[in-house]
Amino acid sequence: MGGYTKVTIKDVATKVGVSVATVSLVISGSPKVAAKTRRKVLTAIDELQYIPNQNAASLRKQNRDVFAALIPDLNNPFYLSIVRGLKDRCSRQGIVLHISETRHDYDIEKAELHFLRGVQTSGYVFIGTVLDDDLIDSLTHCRVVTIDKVYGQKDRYPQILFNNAACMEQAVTYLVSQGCRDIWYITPPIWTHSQQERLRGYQQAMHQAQLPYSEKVCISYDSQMNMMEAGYIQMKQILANHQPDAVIAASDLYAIGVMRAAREQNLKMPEELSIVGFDNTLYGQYSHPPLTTFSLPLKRMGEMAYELLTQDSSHSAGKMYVTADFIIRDSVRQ
Amino acid sequence: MGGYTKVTIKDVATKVGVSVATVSLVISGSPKVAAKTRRKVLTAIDELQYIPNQNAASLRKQNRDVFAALIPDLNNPFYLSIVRGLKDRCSRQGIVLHISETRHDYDIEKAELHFLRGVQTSGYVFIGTVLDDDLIDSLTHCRVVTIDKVYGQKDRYPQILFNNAACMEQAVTYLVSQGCRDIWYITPPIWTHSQQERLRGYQQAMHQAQLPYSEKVCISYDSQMNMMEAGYIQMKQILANHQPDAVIAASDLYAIGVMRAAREQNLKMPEELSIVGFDNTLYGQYSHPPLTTFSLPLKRMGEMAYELLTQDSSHSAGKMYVTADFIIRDSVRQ
DNA sequence: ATGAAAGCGCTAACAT
DNA sequence: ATGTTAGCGCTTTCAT
Repeated sequence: MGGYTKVTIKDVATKVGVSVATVSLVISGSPKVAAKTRRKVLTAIDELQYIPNQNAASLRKQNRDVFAALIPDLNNPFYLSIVRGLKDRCSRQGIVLHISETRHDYDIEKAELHFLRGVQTSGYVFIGTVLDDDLIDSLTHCRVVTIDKVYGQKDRYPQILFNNAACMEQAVTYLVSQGCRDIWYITPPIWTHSQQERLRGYQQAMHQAQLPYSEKVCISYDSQMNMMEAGYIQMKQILANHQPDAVIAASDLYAIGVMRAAREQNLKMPEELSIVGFDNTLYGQYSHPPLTTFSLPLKRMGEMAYELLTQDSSHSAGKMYVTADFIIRDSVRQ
Repeated sequence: MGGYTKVTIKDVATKVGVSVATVSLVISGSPKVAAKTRRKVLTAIDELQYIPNQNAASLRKQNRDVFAALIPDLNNPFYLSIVRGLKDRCSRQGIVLHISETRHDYDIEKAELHFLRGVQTSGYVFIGTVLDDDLIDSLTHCRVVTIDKVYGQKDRYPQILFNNAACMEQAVTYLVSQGCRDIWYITPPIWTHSQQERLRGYQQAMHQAQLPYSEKVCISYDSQMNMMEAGYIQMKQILANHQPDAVIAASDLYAIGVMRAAREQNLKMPEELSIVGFDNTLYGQYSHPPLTTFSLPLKRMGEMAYELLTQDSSHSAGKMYVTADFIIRDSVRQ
């Protein structure tokens, strides 16, 4: 079970009749090698199908750029969009990007981090990861940026955050303006900073609107379940005893589950039940009715992360906030 | 922009007062080192937070297992499920898995492959990749398994395939039995083997049922568009001139787009329009109406790929077929 | 049970 | 313009 390509820089060198140093120079594009020699070397590389061993190179150079993104859930378009923005930038610069899916699981995060350190990862993007402050602290000589993750040492690394609380206040205000009063809030377990902030925003807005809310927050506690299913089950439970006139879901995927439960009860949407989601996924766009939701510039945030990772110094450390747009479609009564 | 962890095996050795060889022995779990020494070394490793440089180790050992999965689209739950099965197995064995998203793009596939060879990848899983026979041939000393991808040299590597054509025949037969006659077929560009086979199965079944079909195949040619959007647009075009009584979509995501277009025309589903999807995604389960579709054991296939990659020899090369289950829900009239 | 030393493939002084 | 050589961090004989 080998796996190693047989041909090395030495093979190229002997074939051409030059030293390995010359070949190395050609590979790195040095101008110091004669055009004729370069051509011969290039030909040999082509003929032998030589591909430099990057492990050896980085061992020697001590500084290959290897980045990693830790994200909770690849199946969630929200995270995937961020990663794609990041990955595109990395690819364009020939930088390795390891993608690790951590399922909101501390042990997996820890294991992945251990592995990543072993392969000499130099830049980390932590997206919505759970309790990893200690782990981040253990990273030395590395660049770090967090997204949707508050890091204790405020000004050590850049942190990209969203105005979640404000969004939820906007959602409540909007629902109230459309005549809703019995407004429930459905959310996955409060793993991420966003989820925490969204909940807080909801509560605050309900309080200000002088609407009761303490019993209308419905948090899922099953961490294995996917989000649509969780939303579905939670909504079914609610509908067993109540009939809300509005539901705010902490994510579009949740909202889709909510819709299914409501449909099974023959509730008319949006007439009898208004729904607001979050994330502006395509699934919300294609749901029935099309979902009113919030949109974040996800891809752009992935690109920002790249820039912050490669940017000169850490003078950009600290929190930066990205604001979401409110997308009004047909899931709230007009 | 360093990135390298400072502490090396040498630091550990000097701290304990032993040679690097001994430390190496401890790390690899050799029984030849005295219990007392082992304890001291382990303590030092812990205190110094030493993590072995895997690049150096693999350079020396010449055979670290590094696997890679090339898949067209992470956003498609179909592929993601396969990758997760594979990844779980790899993680459990401490094997690196690089995940590369190739967007059905030959150039990206080529670039990723080049990179992967550079980091000494020893096992490749090609899932639904495009024209890469030549590229696969260029891989030497490697294990390879393909999924949903026919490789020219039939018996060189294991190939996991599905009974797509049979499924589509089953779909047509079922629709006919439910009274449908004007059955259209909507598909993304024919990139993968599956898509090709599904189309073929549809045509064959329509032929056998003596139903016209040549003008009812609708292929998307925009490769940038996501699948829901493509399905939506194609269906709108169809509805401009025709009113099918059934549509078979080459994937659930397509079917969701189709539903949206139909809903906008106030078509009742399934009464006026029956729909069959493929892939059994959650989105189909939560669509309105819930989608009749086909289910493949995706996660299991990812695990199979792992087994084939690590399995002793190549005596298992050749094609193996996985069969899909027909999931009847409410999107076809009863 | 432990150490000394060679060498994996590559790069970067330094020498010519 | 090209060659020689040391050494990155690690594993693995081979000695002791």
